[in-house]
Amino acid sequence: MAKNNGKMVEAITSMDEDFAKWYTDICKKAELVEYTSVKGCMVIRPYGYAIWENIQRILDTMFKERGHENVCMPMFIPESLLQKEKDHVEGFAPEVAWVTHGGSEKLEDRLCVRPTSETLFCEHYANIVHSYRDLPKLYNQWVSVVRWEKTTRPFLRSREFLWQEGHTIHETADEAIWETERMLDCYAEFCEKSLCMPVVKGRKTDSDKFAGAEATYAIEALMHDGKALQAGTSHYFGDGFARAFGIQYTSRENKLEYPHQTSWGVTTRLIGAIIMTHGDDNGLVLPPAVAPVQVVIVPIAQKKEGVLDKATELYEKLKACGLRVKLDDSDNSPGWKFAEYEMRGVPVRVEIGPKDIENGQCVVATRFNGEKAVVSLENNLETFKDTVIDLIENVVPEGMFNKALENRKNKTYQCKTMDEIIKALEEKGDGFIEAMWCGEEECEDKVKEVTGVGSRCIPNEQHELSDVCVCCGKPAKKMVLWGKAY
RNA sequence: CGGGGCGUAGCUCAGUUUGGUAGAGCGCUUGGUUUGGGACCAAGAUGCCGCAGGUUCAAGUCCUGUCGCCCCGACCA
Repeated sequence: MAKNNGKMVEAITSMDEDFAKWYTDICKKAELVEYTSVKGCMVIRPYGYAIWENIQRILDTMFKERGHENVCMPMFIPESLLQKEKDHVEGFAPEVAWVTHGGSEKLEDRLCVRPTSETLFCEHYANIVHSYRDLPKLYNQWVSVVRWEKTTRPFLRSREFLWQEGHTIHETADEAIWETERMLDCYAEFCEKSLCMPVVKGRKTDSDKFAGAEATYAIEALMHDGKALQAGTSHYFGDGFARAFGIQYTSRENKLEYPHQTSWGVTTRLIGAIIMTHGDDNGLVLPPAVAPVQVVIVPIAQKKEGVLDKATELYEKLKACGLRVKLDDSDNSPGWKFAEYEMRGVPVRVEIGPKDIENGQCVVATRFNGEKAVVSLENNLETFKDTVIDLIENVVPEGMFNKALENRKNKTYQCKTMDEIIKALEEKGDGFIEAMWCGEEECEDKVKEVTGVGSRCIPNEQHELSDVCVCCGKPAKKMVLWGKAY
């Protein structure tokens, strides 16, 4: 007996009903993660990890094109080392995990499990940087870090998470600032091209910058529910860390100088961003560039003669082009397979059955918009191959990006007064607010207190909405992007 | 760290009010019939009822404690 009157997926909570539950449903049902007995520590399952591996591969290539080298630092930081930079330790101390014993021996200097590795890189740079000839160093590492969060959610906020952290050190401030901006651009390009996720590049306000940084830049994305998510950060440190850790080099003018540093990172949170940017009530929708399976082939009536042979032919054709293809010849019904791969976000599905074979065609369905098209199998499968490649490389990425951009546009509101902010949020729901700001922390706090939205960043791309601060009415310095954040 | 919810089969949950043989649906295994949107029949397997004490002839159920998870806030990638 059919139990689901036309409803394709019975198991997922709908987005409108409960977005948070929809999110965790997808994480579990698409087999991205599983919880463990340690709060905030997730098993990233093969399908979820494969997404991360694709993110890693693409980003790592981009880093290497820009001259970065990978290294690996220890996971432990002695307390004495962590203490060296005042702002840094104050920022991170509340959320570090401590190792206090080695076996049964109590440690003299307890060790923190790295929440981030600035201190380790600084200690190392102090050892290896002596001359301007040693600069720059463009280092990166792919590791996990630990932050003892109170509230945890898969991918968005876990106690241990995977990330990359780039740490660079340069002769001049200009060079370091250039590096900071270049890496922010690198992240934005990756998010927009590979993840099909539009982002706003901007600078964090002073109250929101990284502990120990002179300036923090970020890319901000808007999720489907109208909440903002910081998708990546890039920090300029000036010579503050160098001074705290005693890193000095002899310059071209034979003078002792402090070098200038940067750090930048993205995390497995990006997987959360993908889910909440593109997902729908049928499940995950994956950008082709990072989808573990880009095309799934579903044979219909597969026991009938010739069906599996033809399906295998299609599989081999696509495989030979370097696509990540899966042929599902399991005993599950076609309907089950359709729903399953939609849940898992596979960008393109190919259906092939006896009727198709008779007509020399197949059906190609596109996940993000649900469209189905009949495609010819004539011409030695060339037309078919070209159609699928065009979908994976062009049609789907562009379509997904535009859909996400459209959603962001519909949820971005320009406001001149606090009342307008409150009204916009009430009438249209959560989203980005663009509003002018005088630069005072007092006003920033008040906007958050009164309207509920905090400053996300000061966008690089500015437009003048008004010449006075949305809060105090004094002359405005910058347009700020505000929002409720994850 | 505040507020709320929940711990019983792999999953979703019933059973707790009023103590008395451990349950359902889904999933899983085997065999068969099916296959264009989560198929059907038959036969199976699966439980420290979160954990520790206590009350009782008897505890999934009552009492005390404890641990964990989820959601909403404050903080963070």
